[in-house]
Amino acid sequence: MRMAELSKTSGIPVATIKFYLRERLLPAGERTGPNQSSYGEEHLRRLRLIRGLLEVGGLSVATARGVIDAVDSELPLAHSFGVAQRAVSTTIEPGDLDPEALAGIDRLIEDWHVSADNPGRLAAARVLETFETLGQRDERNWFSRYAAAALLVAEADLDQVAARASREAMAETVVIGTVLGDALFSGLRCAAQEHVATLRHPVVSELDPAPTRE
Amino acid sequence: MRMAELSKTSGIPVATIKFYLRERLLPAGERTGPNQSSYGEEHLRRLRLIRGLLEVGGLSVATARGVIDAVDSELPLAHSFGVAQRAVSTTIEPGDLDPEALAGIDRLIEDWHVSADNPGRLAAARVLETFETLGQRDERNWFSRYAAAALLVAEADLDQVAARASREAMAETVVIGTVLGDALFSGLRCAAQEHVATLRHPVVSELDPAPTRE
DNA sequence: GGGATATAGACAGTGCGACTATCCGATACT
DNA sequence: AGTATCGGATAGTCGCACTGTCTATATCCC
Repeated sequence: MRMAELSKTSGIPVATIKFYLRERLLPAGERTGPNQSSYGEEHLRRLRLIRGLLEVGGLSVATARGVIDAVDSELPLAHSFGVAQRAVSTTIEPGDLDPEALAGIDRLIEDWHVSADNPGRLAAARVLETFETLGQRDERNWFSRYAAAALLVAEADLDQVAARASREAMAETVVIGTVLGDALFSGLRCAAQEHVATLRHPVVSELDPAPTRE
Repeated sequence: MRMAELSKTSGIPVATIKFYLRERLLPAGERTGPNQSSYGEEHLRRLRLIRGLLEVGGLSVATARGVIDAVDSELPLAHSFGVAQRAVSTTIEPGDLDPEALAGIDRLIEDWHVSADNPGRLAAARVLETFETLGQRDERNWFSRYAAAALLVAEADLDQVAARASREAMAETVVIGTVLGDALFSGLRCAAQEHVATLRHPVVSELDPAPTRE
């Protein structure tokens, strides 16, 4: 497959594909001459992965490169998990974090096995800190109910990964699952909010009629 | 309070505060002269909210303005919910979405009361579409387990909102909860993944020792 | 075999979003 | 009186994700 065809079948402009090549998101094609290359099915797959990470997962190009490298590497699965987790959470220095908030999160997950530098633990502490700064209080175990739901989701994630055959397939699922899982949960939570709100306050749908499905 | 003090106590540079004033994220201070104003506690609160939305929630300035307007408005709570939900999910045209994927999500949440233009429903369909494009399969009900967890979280969210006294307080909690809730869940999910992975493969922590808490 | 089209690679340019810096004339403290 | 600070307008910076242009070959199709 030549560049023009790769561009047409993927729907991505040639200039953008060249940019991805430059940024090492996409491996170079097989050389067929001094200034000619041919691309295969794996480049198409890779392009789809790149677009998924960038558009649906909202990753930056630099982060996506790290994630893709983790899929390609021979390192143990735990490494891919770490990279993927760092990709979806903003890096936080434990230094500029209220120790009180960190302790609050640790109390919440005290019977979990989580290392001190887990990016999610720090991100959660950051949220707790912000939440309290904004004068909000934890009503009816809001935080611990989130933790319980997160546990369910994590079990599902590990099951999903375990179902894959090879280490490479697992690493790919780790990355895709971690990055897309965030977006999936966010969407489903939003739908569930409307559902629960409608159940609790049925009158709302009459005052503010919304188009229904089908 | 004058500008310099507002800047110092909030830790935000004067130029940035002026920028937020220009962008109508922050209301103007009380005029004390033709070119002098004084700011109060509510400006400090508002600045904290702005930083929370931008830094922790990852919103853009334009989106944050919409969210803040929703808090300030007199419109019913459902409106605030809608704005907050649209703020955390990327806008998707139902047109450029695989109808198959949309049908898949609808099957997943068929007993939920969700309107057709719910942004989360569309976002979830987008994820399903991408997921399948990347050659992944739904193993052991990955999707429906996410939906179940989302329902738990949504119930917690509505309880959290219901605990507030006034409509204004509720609207504020809706916005803060929706925006920060996404970040919170993302972090807790990440921590839970490490916990579950450690439980299932205890050997990993010996091969790749990680610092433990405390 | 020769002209139109395509290609790899280098490099400059674009558009946008979130600030950041500079100025100005008008107060406000001391 | 003199220095510092203010609100407001305008312009500039920086990073990021592309996008366009250029050159020297290479391939396709008469």
